[in-house]
Amino acid sequence: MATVRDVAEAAKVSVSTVSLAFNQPSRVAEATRLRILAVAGELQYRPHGIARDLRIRHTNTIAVLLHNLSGPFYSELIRGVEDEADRSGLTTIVSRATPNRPGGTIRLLHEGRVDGAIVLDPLISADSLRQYAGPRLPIVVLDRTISVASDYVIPVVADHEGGGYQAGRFLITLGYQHYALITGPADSTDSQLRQKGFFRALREANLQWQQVPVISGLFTEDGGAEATARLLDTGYRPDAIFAANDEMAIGAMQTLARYGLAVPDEVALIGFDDIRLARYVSPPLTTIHQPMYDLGRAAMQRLSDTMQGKLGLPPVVLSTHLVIRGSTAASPTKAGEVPYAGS
Amino acid sequence: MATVRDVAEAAKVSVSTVSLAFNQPSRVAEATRLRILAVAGELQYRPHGIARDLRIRHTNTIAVLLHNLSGPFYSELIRGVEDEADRSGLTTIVSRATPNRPGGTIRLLHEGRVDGAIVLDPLISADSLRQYAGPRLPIVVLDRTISVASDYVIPVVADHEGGGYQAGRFLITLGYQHYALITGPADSTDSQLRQKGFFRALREANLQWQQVPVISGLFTEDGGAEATARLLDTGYRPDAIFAANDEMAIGAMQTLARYGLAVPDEVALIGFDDIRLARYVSPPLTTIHQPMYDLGRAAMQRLSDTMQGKLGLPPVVLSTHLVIRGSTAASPTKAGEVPYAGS
DNA sequence: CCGCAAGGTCGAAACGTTTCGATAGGAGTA
DNA sequence: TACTCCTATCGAAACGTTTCGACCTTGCGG
Repeated sequence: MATVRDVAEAAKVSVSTVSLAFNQPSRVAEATRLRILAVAGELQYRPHGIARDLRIRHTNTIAVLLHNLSGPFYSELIRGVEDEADRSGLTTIVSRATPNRPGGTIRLLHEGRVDGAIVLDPLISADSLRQYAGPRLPIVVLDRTISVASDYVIPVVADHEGGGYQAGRFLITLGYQHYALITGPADSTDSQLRQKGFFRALREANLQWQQVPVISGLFTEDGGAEATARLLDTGYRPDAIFAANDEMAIGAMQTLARYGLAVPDEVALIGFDDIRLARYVSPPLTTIHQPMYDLGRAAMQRLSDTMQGKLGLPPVVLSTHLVIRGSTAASPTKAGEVPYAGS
Repeated sequence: MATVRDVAEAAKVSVSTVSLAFNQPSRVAEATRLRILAVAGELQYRPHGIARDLRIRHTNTIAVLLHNLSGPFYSELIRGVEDEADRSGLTTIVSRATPNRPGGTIRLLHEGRVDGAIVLDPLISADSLRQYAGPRLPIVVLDRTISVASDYVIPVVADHEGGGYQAGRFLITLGYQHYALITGPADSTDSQLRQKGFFRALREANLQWQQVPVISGLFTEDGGAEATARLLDTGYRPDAIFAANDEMAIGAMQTLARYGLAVPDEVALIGFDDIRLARYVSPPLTTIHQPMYDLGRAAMQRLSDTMQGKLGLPPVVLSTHLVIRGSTAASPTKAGEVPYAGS
């Protein structure tokens, strides 16, 4: 691999002139510049990124750390990040954030290989985030809010609470009466907020939100299926279920089918996220759409701003919206039916 | 950020001793080593990865370049790569391979930021691959085969031809007679091979494979829908369609529904890839499963071997298998029906 | 008591850039 | 002619490591 020194010798100039020719073209005479460029082309010279990064003390690279890479859910997010990163000339690399693998997160964040990070992984603790983060490595966090904020740990979130509220309102206007909630793991802030919003809607409508059963599952399809089974095994028969994410809603759908309960005729179902699958299950899933692309863009913007020293910007909260599909009935159950079957 | 020099001073030893303490512990006296470690902990010292990489002349990082990141399809692949990379102590970073973006591929591959790459992106030309690749940057290619091979451009593929054959055999044993093919873009080797295998099955069964209509689409859901419409608009009514990937098969499913053709009763449908969605559409899609996880592992293995100087290994071809779901009938259409409707 | 090997430590060079300050030459001005 | 001021170029230092060869102790055997 040709180095700047090779080019310098071949072009009969000093190393610094070659570097200048590339980085500050105006400072070297036209003739010499052309000669250098020609020689460089000849030798297939490419500046060595690592050496450059060492010298200039930053990498122009930012990392996106994800819990897993499945789903267009994340794909959209990354597209947003990239589109925005391009505008600042930053390179985006994606990595699965596996806390304890030697080759993973640590190497990227802690060895100065990136100038910033966007993290979406509940498994990385707030503590380690705070420890990693600093003026030379701001971190945008996409899945939690209050607990982590500081000058260099910046939350960007969707309005989970508002989304939960939208779900609640919608079911209420449809006239459902007997609700059930399938939430995520207890430590998921997102899940808590969605639940909170949902209950707020119920409360505002003077419904007995305290008596609505809340079952928690794993945020996965199987988790949702299992949680729903636990719910139904109590004998309770809700006429509408709000699942804290689409994966669980889809799991719920399977369990409902297994129990012979028709969706949406006997039980309405609403999810959260609007993953691609939601459109394809039958019936298609009514859900709350999260603006993943916009979240990605906003995250990258905040990161970029912070990297340029703009501190103390107001937190970003993007709104969600309701997507009505077939898993909720246009004509709701009549009010007043008996919620408990004779199980 | 503390440097090795800071640690050295604080521990009253030379810089080299500190480095030794970390990298060749046996070469420094136990007492000093402990002292150094203590001081390093105190100062929160982390070696600077970039400086290290520059000195040792490699990065222990490999890049996975993907056309896009959607789908558990790629997620599985990456999991395979990572599991294998861990065993060699390599860090994996993923990037969308967007040929002409300044911050993308070029920076990663051409500026010496990675020691190897795994590429799955039909848009990167064989030429640029050959140009990038070399002893210091072997590249494993996952989506093409003959055209690119060299010592440092190594193909790892699924047996697309065999998969196409499996699809063909299966439809034949079910007794279908009037086939149609929805292929991907003309320049996709994968698609060609799948078609070739499919036709081989037909030929072996003495069926008129030359007369089977072949429509090409975009490898996307919409592409499949559109291609299917073009097919049906000719008036031809196949009783079985082989789509060269699942996305297109799902698109086809939609068009078939629009034309009032029931799947699988009036038209059987088989796809390729076994993406997650395949299980959820209705009817669930019969398809050819590609072993993405294994492909990822195999790719990483080959890469690692090549990086260690093992050249000329035999090409890797992993086999596919048939996954039977609802889009093909258990009881096939009777032979001899009229394939052309009165359109 | 001397010489030598082994163990422990160190200084310096190297990796390939960028950039600061200096220098040389030439043009313009007085 | 002598001075200043540009412009084009250069040399050297710096970024933070790793590693090679050298050096200095010690302890031991002869």
